[in-house]
Amino acid sequence: MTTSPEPQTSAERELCGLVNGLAQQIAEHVRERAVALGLTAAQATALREMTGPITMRELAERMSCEPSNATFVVDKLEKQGLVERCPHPTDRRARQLLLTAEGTALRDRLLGLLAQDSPLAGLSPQQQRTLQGLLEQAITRP
Amino acid sequence: MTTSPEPQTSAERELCGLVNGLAQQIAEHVRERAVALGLTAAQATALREMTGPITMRELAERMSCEPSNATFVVDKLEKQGLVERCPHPTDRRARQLLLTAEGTALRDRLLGLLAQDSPLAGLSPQQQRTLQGLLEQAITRP
DNA sequence: CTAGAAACATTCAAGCTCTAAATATCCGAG
DNA sequence: CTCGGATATTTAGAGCTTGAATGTTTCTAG
Repeated sequence: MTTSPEPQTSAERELCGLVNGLAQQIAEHVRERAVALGLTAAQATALREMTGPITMRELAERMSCEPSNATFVVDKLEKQGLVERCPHPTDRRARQLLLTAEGTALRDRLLGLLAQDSPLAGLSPQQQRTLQGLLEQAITRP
Repeated sequence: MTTSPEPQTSAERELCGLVNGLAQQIAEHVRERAVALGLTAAQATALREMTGPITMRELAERMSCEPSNATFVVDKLEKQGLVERCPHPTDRRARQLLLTAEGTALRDRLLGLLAQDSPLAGLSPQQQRTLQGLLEQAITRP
């Protein structure tokens, strides 16, 4: 028998709703700044995660999506001349993604925008640490 | 000048990632139980929120989506004979959604499944309360 | 060395979600 | 009462995401 005698408290359901709400708020924060740069939210997320040479699979993992979706998004970025798909130096199956000069410049502008008005600004640094601990514990459940 | 002298700490970015990760875990929890009943995740969410007679707009709000999306999802539920779109008793613009007998039965089964193995089971009731407070504060930012 | 399993990337079909616009109805000011 | 703004729903179009199937390359057991 676990700690909870009753099957599902409505409090837990409400909590799920709050997590979803905050996640949507974070997504909205990205979207607003993306459109200001002529990007979609997905494109901006990809750009944000491209800290250096990276493969499609790595990008998909950082974006928390399927590789096929990364293909779709990188297609768009490539058409805009922001990213280049180069052959991987050691693995001929893989591609190495590189930012163009424009891509690097746009990414810098994006990071600047994303840094403004964080969706978590309502929490103190101490509260943010507490939240981080709770989320990590919830995600790695037995 | 706000409380945060530096623009965007990487800790804040990581925290956003954790919120997203938990939200995805919650969504996955719903999806697994939905497919076990022959539903999609969106259909299951709609069914879950139909606690009684409800309008399209109310349903959309509870699902945290646009009304046009609720139309799409309810179309599917209606075709499966789970929901009926009835005229609203007092507002002829609106529809009143009602569960059929099958819809009610399936909803009961769904709630039973959703109650098992909550994605938040890794947190104690005390921690859940703490998390709830933090999330509420983060969502209602000035 | 070689055959089979595994990994990387892409394509395609299907489903979800959003925006913008159209339609129907309600409600309040005059 | 009537006009005009607001609200409820739907439709059409587009973008995003996923899962299955495919081609290529790498790895590994024998």
